[in-house]
Amino acid sequence: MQKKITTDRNRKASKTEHIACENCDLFPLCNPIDIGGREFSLADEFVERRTPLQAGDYLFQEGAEFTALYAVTSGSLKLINRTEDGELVVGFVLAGETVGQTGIYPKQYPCSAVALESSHVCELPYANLTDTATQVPVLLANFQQMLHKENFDLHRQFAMLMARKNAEQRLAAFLLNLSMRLTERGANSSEFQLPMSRDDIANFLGLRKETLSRLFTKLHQSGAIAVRGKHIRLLDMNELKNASGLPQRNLS
Amino acid sequence: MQKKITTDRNRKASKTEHIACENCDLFPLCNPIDIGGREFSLADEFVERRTPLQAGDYLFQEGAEFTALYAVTSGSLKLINRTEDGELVVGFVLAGETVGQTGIYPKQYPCSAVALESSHVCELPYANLTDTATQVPVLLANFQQMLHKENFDLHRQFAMLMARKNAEQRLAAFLLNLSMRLTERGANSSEFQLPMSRDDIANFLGLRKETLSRLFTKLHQSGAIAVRGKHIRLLDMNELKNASGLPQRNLS
DNA sequence: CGGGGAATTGAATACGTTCAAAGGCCGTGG
DNA sequence: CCACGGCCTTTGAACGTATTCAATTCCCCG
Repeated sequence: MQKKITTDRNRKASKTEHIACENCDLFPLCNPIDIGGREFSLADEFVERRTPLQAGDYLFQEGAEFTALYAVTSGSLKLINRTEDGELVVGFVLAGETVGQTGIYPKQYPCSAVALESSHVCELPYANLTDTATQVPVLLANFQQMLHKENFDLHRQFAMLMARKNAEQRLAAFLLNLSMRLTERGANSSEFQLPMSRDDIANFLGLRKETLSRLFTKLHQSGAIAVRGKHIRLLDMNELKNASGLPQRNLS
Repeated sequence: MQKKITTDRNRKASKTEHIACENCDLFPLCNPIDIGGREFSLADEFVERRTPLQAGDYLFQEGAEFTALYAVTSGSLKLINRTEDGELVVGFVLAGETVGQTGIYPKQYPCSAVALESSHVCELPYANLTDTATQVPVLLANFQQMLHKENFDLHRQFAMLMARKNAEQRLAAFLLNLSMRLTERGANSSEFQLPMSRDDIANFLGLRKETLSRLFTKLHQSGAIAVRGKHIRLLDMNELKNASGLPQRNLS
């Protein structure tokens, strides 16, 4: 992982594989808007572009004052809560997704965001957004839409993971969730690299890493997936969906 | 349960114990607002007041078009997803809380809402809300605030329940979550009636009803709580918090 | 090629589930 | 008013699954 970072740094910024702006969840907020014949771009004026992060870097800390939303343009993050005994992984953020919105309400971030690998984010200061949104209705609408979708996704994930009883269902549901999210951004959703460690996945799913490891092996042997370290191929989607025990409708 | 309903119906509406409007999550949206010296009340114009529901009645169905938000003024609901093998309980709504917001994004309700007992709700048609909100900034702000809080609470509940590994921690966390929500509305939070069946709780927590029953007994014997059917008293909060295994900060 | 952390595998244990049966509560009917 | 019946809840015992702790292997990086 260290190597990757070094490589990345030595490269020109343009070499980093960023997600296309059109595939970014923040796009509706920072793409140019036509206002009375004039092109207006929040991005040009307010969005800090492509801040680099190294693996392990904190984007924001749990409890810190909420100041900005971020869009991940490359790499990925995990969301964690500190606890007495280590940490609790409460989510992952992939390239193209936004992070930080959940800090809006109590005006502080409810969890920390940590880079899982060399990553880049765009920063959208919240004050700028609200200022501008009150004057530009379409921007406000887009912002609200974004939050509503976020809430919807969270609800779905909650339903997906919370009540799934056995470990295999959880892992299958997790893989399908990842796959779905990759599809949404036009990435290859049947073959990808897991950016997070087995420990992080286990922590997130409420399992032990040993159990998780056995399950990867099991799904591999059943032919549903091919696993080689962090490299995953989803071979038999039907088998996987079956293993997840999820209703069809949640799997589109 | 049937008796309860009958009783309720035979009573005058005024006899039903509604939650005070000031303690309702919808209050910021329907309470009178001062606009240019004129008092304006969304409630008077748009809010349908106190629709009665009987136990088992559906407030809205999963997949139905999203049309309105609701505030529960008395009683309680459960939120469910239909699955191949029965149902999946994804949440509960208590008096004073709102329900339906999660339907905003895909414009349909992601789950069904079913009354657990004789209940009443206020209905706020969404079209009215958005129309008015664009003209009344303070209303818009209040609405957004409400949604943000909702999202925040969901996140917290996710962290509370999802990653708790053992069954006892889940139940303890669940009881503390209920207690916290009752406190928020000024209700007695150390002694209350569970509106839902053991089955519903077990379903929600991803456990079997038998396991749940054993846990109630265990917590009872440890002196943390007193259980008599659906009547619960929280006797030793420290013990409970301990049993939940949650970080202190989530328990305020 | 060798070191070290992450991942996997193995065996014993603990925990939650399952299936079966008994108990308790409440509404109905005698 | 009490007895009956149904349903929800509790209890019991055997079983299956996930955890624990330990040992080994794999793989990345020097």
